[in-house]
Amino acid sequence: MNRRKAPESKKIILEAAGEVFAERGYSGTTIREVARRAGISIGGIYIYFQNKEELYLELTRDHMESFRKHTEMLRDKEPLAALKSLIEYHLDYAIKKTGLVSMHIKEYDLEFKKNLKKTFFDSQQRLVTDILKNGAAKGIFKDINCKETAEVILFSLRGAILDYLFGQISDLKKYGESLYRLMLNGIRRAA
Amino acid sequence: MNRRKAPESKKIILEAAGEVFAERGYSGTTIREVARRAGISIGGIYIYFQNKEELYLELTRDHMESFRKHTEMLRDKEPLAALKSLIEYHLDYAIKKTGLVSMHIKEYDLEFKKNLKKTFFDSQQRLVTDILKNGAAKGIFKDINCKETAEVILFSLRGAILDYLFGQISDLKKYGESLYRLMLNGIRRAA
Amino acid sequence: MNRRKAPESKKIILEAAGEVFAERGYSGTTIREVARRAGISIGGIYIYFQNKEELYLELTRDHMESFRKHTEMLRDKEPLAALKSLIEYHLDYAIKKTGLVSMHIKEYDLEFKKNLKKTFFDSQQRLVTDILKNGAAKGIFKDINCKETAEVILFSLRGAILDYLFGQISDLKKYGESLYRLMLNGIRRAA
Amino acid sequence: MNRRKAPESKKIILEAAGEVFAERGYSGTTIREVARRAGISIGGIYIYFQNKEELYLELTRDHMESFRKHTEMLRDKEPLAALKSLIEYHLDYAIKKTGLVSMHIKEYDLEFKKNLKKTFFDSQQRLVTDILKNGAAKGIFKDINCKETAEVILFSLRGAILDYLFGQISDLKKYGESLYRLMLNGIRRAA
DNA sequence: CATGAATGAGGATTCATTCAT
DNA sequence: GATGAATGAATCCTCATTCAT
Repeated sequence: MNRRKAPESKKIILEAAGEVFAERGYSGTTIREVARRAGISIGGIYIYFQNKEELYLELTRDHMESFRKHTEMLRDKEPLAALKSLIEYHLDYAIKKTGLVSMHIKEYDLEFKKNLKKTFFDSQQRLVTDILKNGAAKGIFKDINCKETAEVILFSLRGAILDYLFGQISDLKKYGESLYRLMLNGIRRAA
Repeated sequence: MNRRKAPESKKIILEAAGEVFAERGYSGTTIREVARRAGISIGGIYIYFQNKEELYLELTRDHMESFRKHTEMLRDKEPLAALKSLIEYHLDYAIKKTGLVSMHIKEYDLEFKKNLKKTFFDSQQRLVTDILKNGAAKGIFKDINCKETAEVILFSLRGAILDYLFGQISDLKKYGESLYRLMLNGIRRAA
Repeated sequence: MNRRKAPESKKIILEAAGEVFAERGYSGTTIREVARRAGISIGGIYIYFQNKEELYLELTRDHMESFRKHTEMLRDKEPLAALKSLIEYHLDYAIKKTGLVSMHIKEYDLEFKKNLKKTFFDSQQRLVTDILKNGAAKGIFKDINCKETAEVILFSLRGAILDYLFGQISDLKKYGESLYRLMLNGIRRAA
Repeated sequence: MNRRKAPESKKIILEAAGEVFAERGYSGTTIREVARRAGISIGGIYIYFQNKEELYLELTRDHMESFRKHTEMLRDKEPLAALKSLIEYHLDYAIKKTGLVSMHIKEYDLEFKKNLKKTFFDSQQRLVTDILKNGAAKGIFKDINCKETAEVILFSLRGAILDYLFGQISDLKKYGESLYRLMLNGIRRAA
């Protein structure tokens, strides 16, 4: 019986779960493996988490909250810089936490995390919209539909990340720059 | 004992598997269910396919080949039209074959289909690059890095589809148009 | 793979389950043990029965139905003989199928078998009531409340069986006779 | 660390255990729930009771002893009144302590309580026999086999209780009276 | 070719019991 | 005395795969 303080164990389990879910996806993850990697017994997991679903949910909640906090700080920065930082933050995150991001994409349709996901997506959507509105107000951007454009930017970002996971993009950051440039300037030659 | 011609049985199984994999994903799919839906016995599946993996692989191969054939026809069309058609074809496909596409995204990292995937992605990449080069040669597009831009376009497309699956986008085709416009024109106001 | 015809396997499992449930009660019974005793694999059980509950239910259904059929034949016999036979049948059954009867008593409150149980009890109740009514009509019994008396007879029977199971009664059949006599002297009209 | 006097803690645990065992039966009862309801820690239970079995045993011992004490007082009363009171006490107890009685019936064959049970049953058996002998001596009862009749009375009682638990009897006390009447008319000497 | 009964390893979860604090 | 985190064996159930017919 390896004595530990409860909060510590919970953190350790969450970390181990993060690794395993990342590597194997939700249904591919076994509690046994999470336990093994956390250096705890199988039953020990169930002291802290009602079941596998709850474990996954808590992990997801933590990550989204942390991500949200970091990006939220960009809201009041200079629009072009904010946009660039946002793109970079998204891509950096995907690079540093590849497995985790992979997990969220693979398990996108887990019924039980629908709410969590919606809240997160909405907050990101609002943030980009506000950055664009800010830029439009300052005359930096064209007279665009900010909400619509925010969506295009976000799904392009997620597409880049997806392709990174798919192994099609080797240098994600370089492609972040391409994306940023393309967004800003378009490809059509001015008439 | 329901005698059938071998090729016919194989096709029937493949179709059933397509449905089930689409609805349930790879690991959620049971051979029993595929057999049931194909109106064949469990053992019958194993006459035509070594195992579940092989079944999945053959199905995937078929789909990608069919997709490739359809898009390949755009190569020699007028660049702007070709680009628009390509975007539309991708998005239409995601709408019509949501389950299948979802499955490919969710199971993107199944080790055993890595090769297949690479071949497919590369072919799409080459196609868009060629369309862009064609457009650049004809002076329709700016002086862009075609390969890089092709990648951005493709990952934006896949991002849109991902978001559609995520349930964030209700009208995928409308967003296809937003994307097309944004790609063409960018958001920065001309100096 | 020990080939067998399906109906045979089902019967074998049912018999094994009868033994194990009898010895261990519902929750004390493990599918593993039933499988072991039936000489089949664990998974094999689940080919024939959706789950443990269903297995128990089917077993119970079979027994009650068989019991009901046997006792039902007494309905039209001479009342005194019918009553005696009924008591004997109940007690004989408890002696021959001790474990099974024990199981039904121990697990009397399994929610999922409530309906089955009610149907069975009602049928027995009706049968005894009819025998008594028959006897009353023929002037063999006092002017008793047949329904009420039928109930007392049945719960006395079940009490005897309970005590037999409890190990308090060694010779159940002798006590059946005591019971019969006691009942009779209570209900038989004085000459 | 909530300090308590040992005997007090023991009593509290026993009471909590009584509730839980009554509600859930032996194997349905978890130490965790007993601890929760006693307002003590899981480990705390094990200070006072070696294990679950011991806890159950001690609880049972207490109940039987208390029951025995109450019924023992009837021994020297007037036989008819004593018999009536005994029937009532049994049935009242079943009504008031339904869960506990249910548990004893369901778990009748727990090996480890065999002795306890035998002692209790024997004492009840002796009591009723003595009441009957007393009545026979006083000429109130027919010339019956007291021991045998005592057994019939007790198992009829337990049968009534069983059926009450089975949900077949709604008004247990009314059936107690039916039983009493039936018994009486069987054993009472004609005036 | 075709069948589907049979296999058994493996998954999530529970819970009596222990023991470091 | 008292705590409750930790243990791990045991439970029910699933499902890809095999193979006798």
